[in-house]
Amino acid sequence: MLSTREKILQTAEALLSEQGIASTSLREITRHAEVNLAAVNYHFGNKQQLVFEVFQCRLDALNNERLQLLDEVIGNSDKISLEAVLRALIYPALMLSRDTEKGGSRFVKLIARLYAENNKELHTFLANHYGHVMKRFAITIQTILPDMPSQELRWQLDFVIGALTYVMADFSGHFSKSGKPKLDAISEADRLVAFAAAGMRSFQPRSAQTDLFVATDNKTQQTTTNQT
Amino acid sequence: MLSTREKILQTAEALLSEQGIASTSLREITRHAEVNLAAVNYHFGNKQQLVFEVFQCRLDALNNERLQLLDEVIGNSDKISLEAVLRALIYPALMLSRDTEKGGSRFVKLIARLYAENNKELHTFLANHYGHVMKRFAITIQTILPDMPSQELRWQLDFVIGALTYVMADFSGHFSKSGKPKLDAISEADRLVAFAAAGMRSFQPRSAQTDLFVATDNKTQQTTTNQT
DNA sequence: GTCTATACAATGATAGAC
DNA sequence: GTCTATCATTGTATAGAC
Repeated sequence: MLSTREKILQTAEALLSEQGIASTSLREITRHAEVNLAAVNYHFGNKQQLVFEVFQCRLDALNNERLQLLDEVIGNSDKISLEAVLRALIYPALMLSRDTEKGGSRFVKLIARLYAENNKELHTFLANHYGHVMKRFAITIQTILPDMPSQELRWQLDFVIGALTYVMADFSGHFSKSGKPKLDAISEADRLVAFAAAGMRSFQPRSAQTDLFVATDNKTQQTTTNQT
Repeated sequence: MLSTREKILQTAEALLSEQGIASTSLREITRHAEVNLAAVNYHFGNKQQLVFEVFQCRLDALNNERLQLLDEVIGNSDKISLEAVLRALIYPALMLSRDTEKGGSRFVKLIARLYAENNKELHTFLANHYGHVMKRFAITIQTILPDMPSQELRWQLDFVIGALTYVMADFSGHFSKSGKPKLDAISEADRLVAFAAAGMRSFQPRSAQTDLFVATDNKTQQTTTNQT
C-alpha cells in the first residue's frame, strides 16, 4: 500500500503533465488519489511545492543519466570528441521527451510549463539541480575547445539548451499549419548534436567575424570581450 | 481619453507580463484600468482571448520588422549572406527583449509564459501569425544553401528559434547561482547569428556525419529523408 | 452598442477537532 | 496524520441601466 504522500505524487504527475498546472485543481488530484484535500497542504505546503517535488525525482534521474554518459565518454578515450559530449547532454533529454510509455513525454511538457512561470523559487531550484551538471559539461568542453573563453562557452551552452528545450517540448509544430512529420528521437538528437557542434567549433576571437553582416544604422558594432 | 477597450489592453499588458498570467486576476486589471470587471468579458470574451489580443499587436510589429529587414537584405545585394538573413530573424526579437523603456522586455516574458501553455488555440494562433514569416525565411535560406533538404532546414530553423526564445526570455541565468554578466543585445544577437550560421552550414548529406559518435546499443541509425 | 451591478460555482488555503 | 468546515478569491455569466 502506498503512503498518502506517494499517492498524491503519482496522481499529481499524471494529471499535471496531462492537463497543465493551472487547469489541474488540487481537488481533482486528491479525488483521483483517493485522499483528503487537506493532505496536500499538510505534506507539501502548497500547490507550487507539490509541483516542484513532482518533477524533482524525474529531473534528478535525467541529470544522473547525463552525467553517467559523460563519465563513459571521458573514460573511454583520451581524445574526447565534442559530438560525444554534446550527445551525453542531449540524448537522455530527447529520449525522455519521446518516451510515451513511462510518461516521459508528459513530464517534459510539465517542465516546459514550469519554465514559463519564471519565478524566483524556480530560479534557485534549477540552479541547485541543473547547475553542477552544466558546469561539468562546460569544463569538459573546455578541454576540447581550449581557445574558447569560458563566458563564450556559457552563452553557446545556453543556445544549445534553448534549442533542446524547444524541440523537447515539441513546440516545433507551432509555426506550420500542416504540422511536420515526426522523426524518431535518435535522428532528431543527432541533428541537434551536429548543429550544436558546428556552431561551437565556429567560434573565433572577435574581429574576423563581423564582416559579413549587412550594416544597419543601429548602434555601432561595439563588441567588447572582457575575457581571454 | 482612451476607450475602455484600450485601457484594458494597456493595463493588461503591463500587469500580465510583470506578474505572469496565472498570478494576474481580471479584477486586478480592471481595478488598475478603472473600468468595470464585466467590461473584460464584453470586449474580449474571456481571459485567454484578452491575453492573446494583448500580444497580437506586439507580435505583428515584431514580425513586420523582421520581414522589412529581410526585404532590405534581399534587395541590397544579389549575393545574400546567410548571416544577414539570420540577423533579420534574430535582431528585432533580441532588441525587443532588451528594451526596457517601451516595455519590450516585459512583453517578451509574456510570450515565454504563453509558450508553455501549449494549448490548441495557441497552436493555431502562432501558425497564423508566425507561419508566413518563417516560411519566407526558409525560402530565402534555401536559395543560399541549395543542397539542404527543406525538411532539414525546418529542423534547423526550429533549433534557432528555440535558442532565440531561450535567450530572449532570459532563462540563461537559471543554471548558475552567480548569474551571468549581461551582454548588450547586439553582441548577444551577433553571437547567436554566428552560432546558427555555422550550424546550418555544417549540414552534409547523411553518412559522413555519424562516425564521431560513441556507439550506444540503441536503435539502428535509420535516417530516412523523404525530400530533396 | 456600452457599461454596470450582482450572482455563481470552483479554487487554493487554513484552522481546529479527532 | 487525517479529516471536516470554512474562508477569501478566482473566472465567468446574466440581467438591466444608459
